[in-house]
Amino acid sequence: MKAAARELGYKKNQAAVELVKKQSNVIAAVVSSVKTNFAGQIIDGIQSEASKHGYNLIVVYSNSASAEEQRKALLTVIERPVMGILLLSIALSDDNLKMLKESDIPYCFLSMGFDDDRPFVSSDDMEIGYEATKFLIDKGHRKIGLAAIDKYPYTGRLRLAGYSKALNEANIVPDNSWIQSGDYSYTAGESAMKAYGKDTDLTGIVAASDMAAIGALNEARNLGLRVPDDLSIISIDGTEMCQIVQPQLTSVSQDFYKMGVVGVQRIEESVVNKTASKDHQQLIPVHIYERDSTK
Amino acid sequence: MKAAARELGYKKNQAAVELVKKQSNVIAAVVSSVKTNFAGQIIDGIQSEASKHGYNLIVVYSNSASAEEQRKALLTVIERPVMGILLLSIALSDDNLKMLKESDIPYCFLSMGFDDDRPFVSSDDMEIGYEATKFLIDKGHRKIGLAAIDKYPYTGRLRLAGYSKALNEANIVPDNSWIQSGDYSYTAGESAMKAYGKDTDLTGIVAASDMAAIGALNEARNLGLRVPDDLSIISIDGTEMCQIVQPQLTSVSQDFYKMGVVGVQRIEESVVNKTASKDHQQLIPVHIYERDSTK
DNA sequence: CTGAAAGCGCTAACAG
DNA sequence: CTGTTAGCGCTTTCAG
Repeated sequence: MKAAARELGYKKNQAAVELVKKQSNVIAAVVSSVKTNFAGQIIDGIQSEASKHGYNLIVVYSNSASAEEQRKALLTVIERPVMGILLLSIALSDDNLKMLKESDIPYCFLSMGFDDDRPFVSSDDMEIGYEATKFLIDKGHRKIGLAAIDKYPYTGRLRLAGYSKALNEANIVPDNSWIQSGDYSYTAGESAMKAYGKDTDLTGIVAASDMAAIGALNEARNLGLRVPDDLSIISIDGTEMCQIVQPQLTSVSQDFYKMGVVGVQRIEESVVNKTASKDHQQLIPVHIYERDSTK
Repeated sequence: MKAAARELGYKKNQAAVELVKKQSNVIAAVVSSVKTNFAGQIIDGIQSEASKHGYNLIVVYSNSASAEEQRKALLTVIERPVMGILLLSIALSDDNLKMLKESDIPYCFLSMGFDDDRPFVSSDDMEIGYEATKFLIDKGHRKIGLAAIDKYPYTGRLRLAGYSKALNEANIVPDNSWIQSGDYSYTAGESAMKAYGKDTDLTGIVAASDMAAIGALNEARNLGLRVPDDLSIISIDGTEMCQIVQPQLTSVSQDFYKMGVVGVQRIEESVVNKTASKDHQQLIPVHIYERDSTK
């Protein structure tokens, strides 16, 4: 009979199954719709690990900026029985975070760290700032800018701290003008480079993201500055963008794929342990790839 | 009491609601996990139109290549009561298409056209091939290559036909070597350019996608060819990639955002009309943006 | 081992 | 207008 039913194109109604079983095998990912070109790599990692365990993945997009959009996206997944929620580079408003916590669904933030005790998997942003800056220092640079970084949220603050630490260790005192804050975007990279100007003292720049690095690179070219001969640029993220641009960008690369994998493992742990899995904050190592934008 | 419940963090169980209502307000998008950098634009369009109508969007990723992966992704959405399914640049296997049809859930393919009668929204690929080629001809080019295009599936075949038509109208007889087939990727663009070689007769190239165009552009540079002075390149797609690369790429731009919007409207029609909405195949106009890679 | 019955959380229909 | 009841499609339990 089952076989016959299957022949006739019978499909299980998972809504009914989940209703009675009170559990589901789907993991939900909430992604900020901001143009993050690394989200795909994280999703690949999630997908791969999820499928290894027989889980299904659904993703919903949410505009990071609007709390109302966030709320709708969150409700879409909370109001149906998902086994866990992964949040990709999204900073929840207080209300929405509260709602998430109260849902009793295991969750984990990905690619973003936080001050409080919520679970997350991300790179060590302090290390990123430090390694990028130190790389340039080791190449002999002394005047090094930090471009397009958001100074206040957790991520940017840590990267700035790492940058300052590396400079400090080398007895370099940064000028205020060396740090050009921004929102990690192409335009922010462009603006930072414009602010430094054609006659800048800087010989090296740490860019907050690949897109910011490309913005800075293109603007440098407009200004008549040659990369890497006049100016070295090191990028943070290490997506494919680094390799399609000329010159190819040296980068501090984050392992986004692994973040996805580990995120799924976190969810699984929370499910089997029935615990909220607090204070699970895991840092994924980064790696520097030297390409052609530094010397 | 409702208010009190809400205070206490009560959340509706949508699984139960949908079970009894036998309808849902979620639209599902199935996306090929192949690195299509325009999927984001389509999803933005879907999201915006869906939210206008109070629908929620969930997306599932599926590797276009594997029928089994496709099947899992499709089942994830078919087995729960979604109101409609949008398929983004994904070519379903026969079995999976059959399963989709039998599910009786309204569906529509996006950014890909087909020979048969299934509903889709895409650009007119014949027009794309024709306009791109004609643009170069009007600039005075006579020897024009077609790079990284997949010759057999519907999309590539139509673009090739458009290319041939434009050439034919100008009484140009293409040499076989002008057409370098590929899979729309960066590497395919690179390989095509390598095949043309440093001493090519070609003065213009139509690239199958933005990534292919960038591959060709970078390889041309390696070969010592200057773009656009020695070689003009026109790209197909028109994503942001065209503007971050140097020189910026002239492109035949597709309106991906609109495809998403129209796709949601198709689903809505099917739902209110209770009809399968067959033979609804809609073409979205394209537009040429002249930038710096052609002359 | 097979078959009937209970019930998951909700809405719709109906009765009071 | 509020309160009760049936039942959506399944799994699980319990009886036969």
